[in-house]
Amino acid sequence: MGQIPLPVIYRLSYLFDILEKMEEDGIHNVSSAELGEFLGQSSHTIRKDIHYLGAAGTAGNKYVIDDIKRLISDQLGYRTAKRCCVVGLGRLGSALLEHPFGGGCNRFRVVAGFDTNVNRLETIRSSVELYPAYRIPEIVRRLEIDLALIAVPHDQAQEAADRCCEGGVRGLLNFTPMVLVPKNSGVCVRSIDITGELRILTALSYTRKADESEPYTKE
Amino acid sequence: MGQIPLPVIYRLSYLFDILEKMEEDGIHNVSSAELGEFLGQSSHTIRKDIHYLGAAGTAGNKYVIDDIKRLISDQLGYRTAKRCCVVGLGRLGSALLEHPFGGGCNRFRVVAGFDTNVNRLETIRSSVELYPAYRIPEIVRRLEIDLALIAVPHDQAQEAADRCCEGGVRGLLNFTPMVLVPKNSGVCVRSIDITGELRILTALSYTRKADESEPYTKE
DNA sequence: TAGATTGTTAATCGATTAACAATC
DNA sequence: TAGATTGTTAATCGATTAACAATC
Repeated sequence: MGQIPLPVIYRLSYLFDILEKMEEDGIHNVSSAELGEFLGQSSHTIRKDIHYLGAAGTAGNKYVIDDIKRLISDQLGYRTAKRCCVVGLGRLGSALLEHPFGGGCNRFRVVAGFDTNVNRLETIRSSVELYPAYRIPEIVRRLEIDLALIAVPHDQAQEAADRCCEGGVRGLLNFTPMVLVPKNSGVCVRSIDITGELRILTALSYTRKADESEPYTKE
Repeated sequence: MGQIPLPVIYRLSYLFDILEKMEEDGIHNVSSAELGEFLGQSSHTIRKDIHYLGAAGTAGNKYVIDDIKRLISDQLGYRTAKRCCVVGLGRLGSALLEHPFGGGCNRFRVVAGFDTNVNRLETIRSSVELYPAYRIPEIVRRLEIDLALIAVPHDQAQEAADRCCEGGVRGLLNFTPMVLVPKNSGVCVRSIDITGELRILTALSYTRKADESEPYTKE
C-alpha cells in the first residue's frame, strides 16, 4: 500500500473525531458524501482517504462507522489511550493541565505536570500529580508518558524538550514560538503558535475572501 | 500579479517573524539560502515566495531585511497593530488574556475580555477590561476590535462567534473543536484544535519517522 | 432488477524543485 | 572582471478532482 500521505493523515485523524461523535449519536452508517460535507471536502477525497486504509466499505452500501473507526485506530495508533504531561505551569500550562482533551473519551490523559519553580508546584491546585522539572526523565519513564505538552517560556523550550526525549516520549506538542529539534530521532513535533495564527488570520482577512480561510490541512 | 497562494501566505507570515527577530539582532541583510534554513525550505522556495510580493531584491545582492519586512507588512496587513478580544474566560481564556503575543512588538493587543458569568468577571484579576458577554457587539464596535479569540465551552462557540461578527470583527481564532461558520461573509476563521493536534501527533509518531513530522504549512 | 454507493484508474491542477539567465 | 545571488521560466512531482466500472 505504501505510506499514507500527510494530508490524508490529517483528514483521517479529524475523521476519527467525527465518526466518534456520530457513533455517540447512535448513527451506524455513513456515506462518503455525508462525511465530505463535514470536512468541507468532496466525496471523492473521502473515498480515496479511506481507501488508503485498505478496502473498508462494500460497493453499494454506506460505510459502517465501526469498521472505519477500527481501521483508523489500528493504523494511526489510536487503540490505546495516550499518557501526556505538561511541562511549564504558567497560566497556559496550568490551563492545559485541566483541559478536557477529547471530551469524555479520555483518549488523552494528563498524568503529570512539571515546573522548575518549586513554589509554584505548591501553589497550584490540581488533581494531576506535579513534579519539579529536574525529575522529568525519571517520571516520564516511570509513568510511560507518550506525549509532552511544552508550555515553558520560549528560552527554556529546547531544554524542556530534551529532558522529555531523555525520558522517552514519542511526541512533543510545542506551545512556544521556537522551532524544537528533538534530541533523539523518532520523536515527532507539532507546534501551536498562537501568535503565528493571529498573523495568518490577519493576512487572510487582508488578502482573501472568507470562505477560503480554513482549508483542511491546518496545518 | 494575481492572488498569493495559501502556502505562500503561511510562509511569508512566518518569515516576517524571523525577519523581525533578525533585525532586533542588528542584522540588515540576508540571503534566500539563509532564510531557507530557518524555515526548513529550499532557497528556491524563499525566492519564489518573496517574488510574489513584487520585485524585492536586487540580483547579486542579499535581500535588505527592512525592504522585505515593509513589503510583507504592506501586502499582508501588518502595518497597524491589531486589537483583539478574548471571549470565554475559563482557564484557557484567562491565560490568553495575559498571553505575550509576539513578545515586545505589541503587534496584537488584547483590549477586552468577555464572559457570560458575571461572578467570574469580578473574580479575575487582569489589566484587561472585562465585560459581560451580551455587550460583545457594542464593545467590539466601540473599541474597533479586529480579531476575536473564542475560548468558550464548545456548545457556546457558534453563538459567541455570531456576536463578534455582529460587532464587526475581521477574524476569529477558534480554540474549540467546533467548526465555526462566520455569520457575515468577509470574516476569516482559523482553528487551534489542541486535541486534534494530539491526535495528529499520535498518528505521525505511529506512521512516520521524526524528520517528516512538521512540514511548514501547519496548517 | 434497478438504485445507490464504493473501489480504483485516469485527467487535472497546483505547488515545489530545478535550472539558468540577468545583474549587481 | 569574477563571484555571488536574485529574478523568472521550465520540469517535476504529488495531491485533488473527475469518471466510471464493480457490486451490493
